[in-house]
Amino acid sequence: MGDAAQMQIATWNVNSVKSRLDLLLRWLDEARPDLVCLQEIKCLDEAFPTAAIEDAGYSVAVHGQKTYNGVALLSRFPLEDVTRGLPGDESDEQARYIEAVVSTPGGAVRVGGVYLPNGNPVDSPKYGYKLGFMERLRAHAAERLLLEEPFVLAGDFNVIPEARDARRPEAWVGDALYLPDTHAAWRRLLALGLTDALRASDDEGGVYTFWDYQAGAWQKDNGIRIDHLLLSPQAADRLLGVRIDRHVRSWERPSDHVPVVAELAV
DNA sequence: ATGGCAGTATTTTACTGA
Repeated sequence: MGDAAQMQIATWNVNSVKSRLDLLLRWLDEARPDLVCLQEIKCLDEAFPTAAIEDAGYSVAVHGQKTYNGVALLSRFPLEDVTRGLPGDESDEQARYIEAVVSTPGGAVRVGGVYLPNGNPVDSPKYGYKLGFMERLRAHAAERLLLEEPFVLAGDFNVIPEARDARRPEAWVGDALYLPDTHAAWRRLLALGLTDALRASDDEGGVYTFWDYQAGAWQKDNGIRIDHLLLSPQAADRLLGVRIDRHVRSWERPSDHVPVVAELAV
């Protein structure tokens, strides 16, 4: 840890870890996060750049998939009890969830890294898959909350929670990220007792984590907030603050998402 | 509003993403 009194937990959809390795290493060196949940690594476990990331000081756990999806955990502390895949559907072959317990000097923190389905187009089976995944995530989070331990569910949720989370909310009406059923599933998740870490400390709009590559979205700040960290009560009690590393979006050949970092007292 | 961008696969475009 950079500071003995706190722990930084981050989530970042890197849009291919192989294409983004230089930026990932640059950001790890700059931000010095203690734990990182990566999404859309887009490679099999054996193709993950484990050695380069271990050289940067991190332990690695990967749940990979070729071409699409894929999630990973990077940690400065030992990763224990790693589980891969979201329970509730044995036929689901998409690599979208990885969980582990991180042992820190201040105690254990359980972390779930999630890449929730996009769900578009909404008249296709993809939207049903998204809603089914959200219900499975709710059921799994409910189980984890019974443990009454610090638990952080972090990742790309592909959910714009409210109008203030989009620069142009009117453009998202009817989209899988913003449909009423999506919002209802999001609220059911939070109603378990999870805290949206960013909203615990910032009520303002204009706080985004994703800007499309197209149509000059970054230059126009036409963004949305879809990358989130949800905290169990025991984790929320330790929340010191959240930041979004927006500047990473202006680096050369960036991901369309930027890192979101929560600081917890440990 | 769309898909103008970007990544991957096997490629000479198709698909996926949000």
